[in-house]
Amino acid sequence: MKQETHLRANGPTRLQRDLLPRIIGLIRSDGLERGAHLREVALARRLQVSRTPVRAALEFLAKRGVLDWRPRRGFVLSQPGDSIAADGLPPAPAEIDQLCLKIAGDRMAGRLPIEVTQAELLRRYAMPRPLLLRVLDKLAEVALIERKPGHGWLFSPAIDDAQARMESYEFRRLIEPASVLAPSFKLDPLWISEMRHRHEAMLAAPWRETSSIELFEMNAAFHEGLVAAARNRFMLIAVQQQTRLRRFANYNWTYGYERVVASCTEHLEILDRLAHNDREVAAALLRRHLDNASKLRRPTEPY
Amino acid sequence: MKQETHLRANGPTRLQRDLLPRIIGLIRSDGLERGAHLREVALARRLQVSRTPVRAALEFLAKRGVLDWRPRRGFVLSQPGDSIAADGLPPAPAEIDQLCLKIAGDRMAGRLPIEVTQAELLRRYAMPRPLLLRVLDKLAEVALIERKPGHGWLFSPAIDDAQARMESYEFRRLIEPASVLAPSFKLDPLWISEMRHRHEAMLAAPWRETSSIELFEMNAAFHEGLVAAARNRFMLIAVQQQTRLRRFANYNWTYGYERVVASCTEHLEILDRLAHNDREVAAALLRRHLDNASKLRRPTEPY
DNA sequence: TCTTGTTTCATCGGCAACCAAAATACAATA
DNA sequence: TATTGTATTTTGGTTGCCGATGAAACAAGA
Repeated sequence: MKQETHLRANGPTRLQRDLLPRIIGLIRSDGLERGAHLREVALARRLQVSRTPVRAALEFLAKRGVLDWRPRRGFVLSQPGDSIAADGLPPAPAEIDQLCLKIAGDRMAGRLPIEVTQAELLRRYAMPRPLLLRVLDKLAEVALIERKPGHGWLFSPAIDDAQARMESYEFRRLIEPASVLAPSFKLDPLWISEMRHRHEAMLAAPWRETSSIELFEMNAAFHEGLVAAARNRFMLIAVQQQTRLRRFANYNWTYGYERVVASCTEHLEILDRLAHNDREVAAALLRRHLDNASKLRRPTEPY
Repeated sequence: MKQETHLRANGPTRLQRDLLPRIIGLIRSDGLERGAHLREVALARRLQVSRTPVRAALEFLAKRGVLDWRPRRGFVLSQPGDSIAADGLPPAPAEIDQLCLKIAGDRMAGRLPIEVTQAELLRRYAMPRPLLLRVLDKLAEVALIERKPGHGWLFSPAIDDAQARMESYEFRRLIEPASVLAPSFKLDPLWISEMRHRHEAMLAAPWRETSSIELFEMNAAFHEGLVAAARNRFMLIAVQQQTRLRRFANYNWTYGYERVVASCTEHLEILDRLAHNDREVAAALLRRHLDNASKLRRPTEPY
């Protein structure tokens, strides 16, 4: 078959997987209806990629029945944008982060010694060396591990330590409220309403196994979004690093459901204030929210 | 000759070069006298390395005449520690940073397009691919460049932009004074006095060509030292990143000598306050110092 | 002319192998 | 016994190559 020259039988590649949710996001935010024509070049430009991976992703969606395809006519929505089920798609949390997560987790659980070499890790986790190096560099960025001068890598003694947790909150407590108060702070009303929807949906839905990850990502998006609105790239970078660190350190929520409710409620309160541009109060609430979170102790895990 | 099995004729390797100043630093801070015996194992342990590179570094120093070597007796200081001339040694500003510096510089000068591929860079700068990748990742860490989703890398539009400068100062203005005021802040008196010496020496010496780099590194050490004293690893990481960013963006001082004097004076004032543990005033001075610096505009360069 | 289909070219990442040198174990000597 | 000298093992940076795939040019059809 000539028409799938560029799509391998084994399925979508990494880039193509990453593209899928973004394409669906565009379809949704554009409010496209059934029958709308998806132009390849336009998508490619908006996604900062060439047509090739876009085509592949579209073909994948066509196979899933989300799109219809007719020769010489391209891809067309087979259903309204907001009815597309998201769960069929691989959530794709950035693969490389997955590995960081796994290694950090193994270290915390004591399955890895405090000092390791690349070779050991390569033997333990079957992965290409360049990938491992990028993983290690990424862990080093958030100070979870450190290159020894000669050979070998040294995990920070205190990954799981309460100390690191405290420092992290101290840091965020400094940056996040300051962002909200920055003169350059400007929040997109659309972002506010979308964020509110997500929180309300989280509160409404029953607690499932996967909710933990969803919750984490929603929280991360909330905090990063606030800082992004201050339009200071360095603050944003710093907070993103914190997010990554926390992602590696605790992906699962162990504080009980009532804390979920409390956290969401606090977020919603902050959003309300920001919707009315009451930034002083919002910043104060944010500060208290972080304080509340920092006071929690993991009840179950014996770290 | 069997005795130099481990030292290649082409000279010290990267690790060995990095070891040289650290060894000399240890000799100095231990206040060793002429004739003192340098034990290999002890050095290796203190430097977190094996004996091999230590030996090589010591042999190098012996060739330079700093040490004497006798068979079966090891290395011995041929002169008192504080009389060792530091300038014969390669200063070694972390090679990888050198490359970042060069690439960032070429971009700023317009010698590189806004969008590049790995292959182009490999052709332009002769370097191994893994090294280039680490350089690019490092530049990405400070938001000077960004990986496109598919192929290619995109320089941030505003490397040299006044905007980035402003954001950087805003960020540091937030973090650095907060560090000084942190409850955990604790400064080593030795650090204070050494830092004061360096500043006084800088003021006393005439302005040479190389003073620019010296000045930059001294400033960096000053600001990083203050933040390090707050004992919050994330604040420290953030400030170190800022330092690296500034190192890449402007290694040369273009504000005139009177600003050098002013800056050093301000630093000394802050050090005085800190010596008396007057942290509130020190923090205020630090804030003003950063404000002063942020208001400067590069007079000469036409970016 | 604009969009899709097809082909070509360049790029990138994985893989295997190589080699300098770092780590380590062992021998020799003060 | 402590320290240096020597040999061995292991590591990690480097190189070259190959295949998958993204980018880009071209062709064809609405």
